This record gives sequence, structure tokens and C-alpha cells, in this order.
Amino acid sequence: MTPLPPGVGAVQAPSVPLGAGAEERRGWPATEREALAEQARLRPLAVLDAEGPARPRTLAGLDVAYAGTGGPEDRVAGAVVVLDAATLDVIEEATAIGPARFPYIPGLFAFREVPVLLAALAKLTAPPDLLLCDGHGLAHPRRFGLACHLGVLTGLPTAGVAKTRLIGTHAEPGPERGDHADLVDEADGAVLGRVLRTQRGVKPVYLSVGHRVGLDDLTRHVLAAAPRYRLPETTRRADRLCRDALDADTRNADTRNADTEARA
DNA sequence: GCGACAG
DNA sequence: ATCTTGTCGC
Repeated sequence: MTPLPPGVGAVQAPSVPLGAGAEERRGWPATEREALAEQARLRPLAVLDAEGPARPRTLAGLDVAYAGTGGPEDRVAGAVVVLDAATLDVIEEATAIGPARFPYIPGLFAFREVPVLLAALAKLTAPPDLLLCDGHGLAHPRRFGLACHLGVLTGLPTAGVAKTRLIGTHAEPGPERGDHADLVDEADGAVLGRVLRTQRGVKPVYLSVGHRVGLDDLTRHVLAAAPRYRLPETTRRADRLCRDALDADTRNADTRNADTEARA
């Protein structure tokens, strides 16, 4: 099974203690309908009405890079970078590589990225105070995006920081850094998240709650983590790291093939 | 039926 | 996400 990281699993009990075992017995979802069923099973376990964390000591950025073009057999590299929330200095990094276990389907994004991200998280020596995922949390067709999924499986506070919209409508945020607008579900008027301008004159980013976090606190932390660029340092560092990990893995594979070729 | 559609 | 050259701007 996928052992949760020393800190990630031990310090904070996962919200779904039997989940890992169940998945092991039943296998990772292989079809869209199975994935939808799994989402429905985990959805009620997400804590969406929390506040905080008020003063996280660390912020973690998570991201993945792919080798293929979206198929179920692509190689996937995941990375997690833990930063000091106050200085944004890197405290710890971890990566993991594996085959994609699911095709890319909008709304079922987590089934493609979660395995490798959990593997990377398991390598950390301590649980981060807040996980910032590349994608959405609540701002999802069934209110259970990647951030929610990762939050439920790890028990850690999580949130989504996406570069583009998946669902919801919103007014154009003001032009200044910090200006924001609600991301709303037209159907019922529910606030799904927040569209935040992190720098003057750049496209806004989409924030949404994942698990055990508040939107106001999240907004503060993301703004603090993005002192210079559009994307927070958590996302930028993780993006760089997983890409490097994928490239390194590709070079190793090429080298092995070349050796085999030479020996033949 | 016609778009929209995280990464 | 990934495939890709040059190009406009600080």
C-alpha cells in the first residue's frame, strides 16, 4: 500500500483511515464510472467549513509533469516543495515517478496525479502545515477537486491554486495586487472560491478550499507566497522540481537503453 | 445536439 | 500538460 509519510500520516490522522486498504483491495479506479464512485465516497469526508491555518510555519507546493500527451500509460513525475512560510526559503523537497494510472479527464484529474503526489509526500520528514495544489478544490463540478482529494487522503490542510477556471463565473478582479472576486456557481449562487490578482497587470489565479482551510486565510498565504510573480513560489518551485525529475528519469532510461544496445 | 473542459 | 521560433518588453 501507499504508506503515508511519517508526519503526514502519523501526526494528523487521515480522515479516511480505511481508504488506503480499500483501494488496495479494489484497485485504483480503472474506468470513469469507478472514479466517479470513488469521488462520491470520499466527498463527504472533506472538511470545507474550517478556518485557518492562521499562522502556518510551512507551506508546501505540489505539482506534476508528464512524459506523454494524456494517455493512461504516460510517465508522471510528482514533486512537493516545503517552504518556510515567513521567508519562502526551501526547507525540504521530495519527488516520485511512476506510470499514469488514469487518463486525463477534466473533473477526474486527481486519479492521474494523486498516486505520485502521495508517494512524494511520503518521503517528507515532517508534515507541512498547508498543501497548495496545482488545480482546484471545491471549485469542481462535483465539489471534489484534486485539493479536496489530497486533503482527505492525507488529513492535512489543503487548497487549490489553479491557473485557469474549471467551473463557476466571476467578475473581473480589480487591477491591483490583492484585488479579488468571488468564483460563483451560477446554478445555486454558492461561492466556490476566489479569483485573486497576485500582481498588478497579470492574469488572476483561482483559489479554492480543499480540506480544513479557510478562504480568507488561504488568500493571505497565497499572496504572501507570491511576492514577485503571478504564481506563488510554492507552485513555481514544485513545477521546476517535477520537470527536472522527469527529465532526469528520461536521461536515465535513455542511458540504460543505450547500454543494453551496446551490450547486444 | 453544441460548447466547455484543472493539468 | 506537452509540442515549439521568434519576439515584444523590462
